[in-house]
Amino acid sequence: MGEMEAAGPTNESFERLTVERKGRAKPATMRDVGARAGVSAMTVSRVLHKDPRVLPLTRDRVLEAVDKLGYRRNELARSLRVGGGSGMVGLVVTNLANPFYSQLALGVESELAKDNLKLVLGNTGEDVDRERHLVSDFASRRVDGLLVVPAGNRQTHLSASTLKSLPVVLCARPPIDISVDCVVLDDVGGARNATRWLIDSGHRRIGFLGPPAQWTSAERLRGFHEAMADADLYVNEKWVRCTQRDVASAEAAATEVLSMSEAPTALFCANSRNTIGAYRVRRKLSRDVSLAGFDDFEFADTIEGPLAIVSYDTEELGRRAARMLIDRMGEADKTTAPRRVVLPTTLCNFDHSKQSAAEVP
Amino acid sequence: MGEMEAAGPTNESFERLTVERKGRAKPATMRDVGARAGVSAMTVSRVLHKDPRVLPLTRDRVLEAVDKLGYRRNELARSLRVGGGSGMVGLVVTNLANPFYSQLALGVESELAKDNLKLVLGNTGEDVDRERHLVSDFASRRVDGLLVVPAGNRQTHLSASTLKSLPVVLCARPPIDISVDCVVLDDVGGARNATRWLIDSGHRRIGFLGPPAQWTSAERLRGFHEAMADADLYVNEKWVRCTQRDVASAEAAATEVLSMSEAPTALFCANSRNTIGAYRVRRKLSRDVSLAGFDDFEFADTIEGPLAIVSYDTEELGRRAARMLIDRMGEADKTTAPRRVVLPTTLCNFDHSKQSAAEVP
DNA sequence: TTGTAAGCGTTATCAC
DNA sequence: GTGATAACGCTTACAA
Repeated sequence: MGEMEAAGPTNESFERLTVERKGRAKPATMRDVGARAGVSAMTVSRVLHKDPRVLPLTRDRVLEAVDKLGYRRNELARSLRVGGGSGMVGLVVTNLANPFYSQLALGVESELAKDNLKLVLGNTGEDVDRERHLVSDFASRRVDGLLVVPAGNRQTHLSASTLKSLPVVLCARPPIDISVDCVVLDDVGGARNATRWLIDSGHRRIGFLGPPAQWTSAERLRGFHEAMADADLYVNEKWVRCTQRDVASAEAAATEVLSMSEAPTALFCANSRNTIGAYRVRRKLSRDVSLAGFDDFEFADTIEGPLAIVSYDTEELGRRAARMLIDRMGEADKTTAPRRVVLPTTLCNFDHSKQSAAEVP
Repeated sequence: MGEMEAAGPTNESFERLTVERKGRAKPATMRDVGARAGVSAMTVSRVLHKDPRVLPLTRDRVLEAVDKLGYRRNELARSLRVGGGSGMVGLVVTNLANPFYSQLALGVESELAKDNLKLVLGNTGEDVDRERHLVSDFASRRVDGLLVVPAGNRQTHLSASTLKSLPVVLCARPPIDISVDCVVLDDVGGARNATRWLIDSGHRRIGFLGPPAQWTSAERLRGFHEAMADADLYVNEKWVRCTQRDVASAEAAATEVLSMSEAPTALFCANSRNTIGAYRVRRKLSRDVSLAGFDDFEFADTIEGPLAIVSYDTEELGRRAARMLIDRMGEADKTTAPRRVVLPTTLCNFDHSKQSAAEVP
C-alpha cells in the first residue's frame, strides 16, 4: 500500500470561520414552552408529534404556549438527534442567468417539493474552485443528495469515494473519469437531426457556429460532423467557428464566414446566442442563408426565413435528475452501477411561420 | 386582555414528518477521527480550528486521520452548539422560470457568497399557501434571514411579530399592512417615462396592455395614467386591457384593440409578454403603431419600427436586497424603522436600430 | 399520562 | 498540550 504523505486538509470548509453575527434574541425552546405550560419539554415534543396519549387539556395548554411564544421547532437540532439527513438537497449550477439553468432549477425544485425536500442553490460561474467549495460546504451541511452541473474536467471532488455515501447526480454534462449517475440531453442526436434538415433542404455547403470549450458544444459539433459524413459532404474547416460566447461575437463570426468568397449556404448554430447572431447577420446582409440552431428562445417563431430549432424540455431534465437522486437516496446500497438518462430533443421548423415539429428518435 | 381560543398549531411544519430514508453509512465523527489518531475528539476540534497550541506531531496525525476517513465537520451540530445561525439565507420567489426572478436569485447568491452565506431557494408559483409553508420551514431550519417576493395581499406570516427576530426583506413587491424592509423598482416612474416618450413622439391616442392582478402592473398602469393626465390626454378605457398572462393572449388583446374603429396609434405594454404580443400584431397587420414596453428582452434591439423599452438591473435588485438583509442581520436592534429602496429604471429607445438611452430620474 | 436520563456531534470551560 | 465534562435543542428508551 502506498504511504500517503501527510497532506493538508482536503476539506476547505475548515478554512473559513462563520462570520460573527450580533447577538439576536434567541428563539424559544421546548423547555421554554413547557415552562409556560407547566409541563416538561418531553410533553411538548409529544404534543407536536400528535402523540394521542397526551391529555387533551395538557395538549391545549401546550399549544397555547406554543402560539403565545411563537415557538418553532429547531429542525437542526431535530435532525441531529434523529439522524437520517437534513431534508435538503444541494444544487450547483454554472450560471443562473442562463434560462437553461434556471428552468433546470425550477424542475428540480418542483420535484423535490413532492418529497418535502428543500433546495440549497449555489452558482459557480464555471469556476471549478467555487464548485469544489460549494460541494464541500453542502456536504458539511449534511444535504441528503447533490445535483451538479460540473464546470470543468476535473471531477474527483464529485466521485463516490470523495463524497462517501452522499449520492450525486450530474446534470446536463456527463461524468469524466468518475462513475456517477447523470442526466444529459441527446446533444449529438439533436445536432445530427438539425444538420440533416439543412441537408434535406438541399444545402451542401454548411457551416458551424458554436461556443468554446463546453462538453455540450463538442457533442453538437460531433453530431454536425456525423450528419455531414452520412451525406458524404465535405466540411470546410474555415466554416467552423467555435469561440463565440455572446451574440456580438457570434455576429462577427457569422459575418466573416458569410463574407468568404466560397461561403456556406447554411449554418448550424450550437446554441441560441450563435443562432441569434447568425440571424441578425442574415437579416442585415439580406442573404439567402438557411439556419438551424440548438436551444429554443423567445421569438424563434417570429423570425422570417428558413429556420429550424432543436428544442428540449429543460424543466423535465431537472425533474428527472431530482427523481433519480431521490431514488438513490432511498436505496440502501449506493454502490450499484451508475445510471445514465439521455433526454430526447425535438426539431421545430419555423420556416415562414408555418411550423411543424418532428420527434427525434 | 382578550382570551385566545385554543388554536391549532399555527406552525404547519409540525404537520408533516420527514420522509423516511434508508439507513446510510453514517459519516465519520470527530470521535472516529480521534480514535484513529489516538487523541480525543477535543484535540481534533482544536486542529480543525487551527489552534496553535496543538503539538505539530499530533496535528499531523489528526490531519492524516481526517484525510483517510474523509472526515467532514457536521455543520448542523456545530451551529447547534455554537448558536448564532445556520449560515443560510432563504429566498422565496414566485416563478423561477421568469428571467426576472432567476436574475434576482443570481444577484442574491453572489452577494451572499461574499459573506460565505448559502442560499436556500423556494418557488411558490404565486401560491400563498406554499409561500407560508416555505417561510415557516425556512424559519424552522434557522436561516439567518429571509428574502421574499410576496405572492399575495395577505402578508401577516411575513410580519416582524410572526417571524420574531428573523429579519426579512421583501423584493420587487412592497409590504402591505406590515412594516418590513423592501427593495422595489420604480414601476410608476418607468411607466410614466415610457408613456411620455410616446406622447412626445406625437401620439394622442395611447392604449395599455398588461398582465392581471400584480402589484407591479397596477403601479405601471398608474404611471401610464399619470403621464396621460399630465399631458391632458384622454384615456379610452376600451384601450386598456389587463388580463393577458402570456404572449398568445397579448396578441389577441392587441388585435382587438388595434382593430377598433377608433384605434389607438400607440401602445404601452406593462411587461415583456405583452410587448412581444403587440409587436407581432403590429408586424402582422403592417400597422404604423408605436410601442413602449416594460421589461427588457432578448431581441428588443432587433425589432423594426418605433419601440422604447423600460429596462432595469434585476441582478442589482437581488444584490441590494441581500445586502440590506445582511445589514439587518448584523444589527443588534432589529426594531428600527423599516427601510425602503426604490431602484431607478432606464428608458431605451430602439427606434430603427439607432439606439439611445436616457436615465430616468 | 407524564417525567427522567441519555445521547446525536460539536465546542466552551476548566482541569491536568 | 491535551482530556474530561457539560451543554446546544431535540428525541428515543425507559421509569413512574
